[in-house]
Amino acid sequence: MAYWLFKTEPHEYSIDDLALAGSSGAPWDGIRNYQARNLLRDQVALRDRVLIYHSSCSAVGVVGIARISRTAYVDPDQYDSTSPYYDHKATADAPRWYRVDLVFEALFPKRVSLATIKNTPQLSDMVLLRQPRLSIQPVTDSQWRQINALANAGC
DNA sequence: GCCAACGTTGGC
DNA sequence: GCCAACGTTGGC
Repeated sequence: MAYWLFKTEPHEYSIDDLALAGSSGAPWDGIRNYQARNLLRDQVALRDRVLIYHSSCSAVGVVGIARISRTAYVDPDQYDSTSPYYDHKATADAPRWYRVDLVFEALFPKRVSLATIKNTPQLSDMVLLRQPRLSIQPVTDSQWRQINALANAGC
C-alpha cells in the first residue's frame, strides 16, 4: 500500500465536500497534467491512503486524509464540450485523462501548514517542496508518519 | 493582484 | 526536435 498527496483548491472542492460525500466516496476529477495522470493511471492502487492538501487559499497545508475507493477510470468530462475539463484531442479510442474515486477518512485535529512542512527538516525531501506544481504526488512512509504526528501534536 | 516557475503548444 | 510564446499554478 502506498501513500499520496492530492492537492485541491478548497474554494473549488475542499475536504469538507469530500466528507459530505460520505462512505460512497467521490470522483477526484480535473487532473490535466501528464505526470499526475501517469501516477493516477499506473500507480495509484485500491485502498492507498492520501493526504489532502489545500492550495491557493489563506490556509495552505495538509488538512486530512482519504483513501482510494476506485482505481483509475476514464474521466468522462474530457468528452463534454460544456465542461471546463473538455479536451478536443481526446477520443474514445485514445482517452487522455483519468480519475480515481476517494473516500473521506479523517480531518486532522490541526492543519499541517506549508510553513510547518518547510520548517521540518525530516520533510525537506517532500515532492511538494521540490515540484510545487504537481497535483498528485507520492509520499514516503516516513513522511506520512511525520505529517500525522504534526497533525496531532499537542492534542 | 503580482509574479516566478514551469508545463504545453505549435511553427519551423 | 527545438524553442519561443503562451497559459497555468500557486505562494505571497
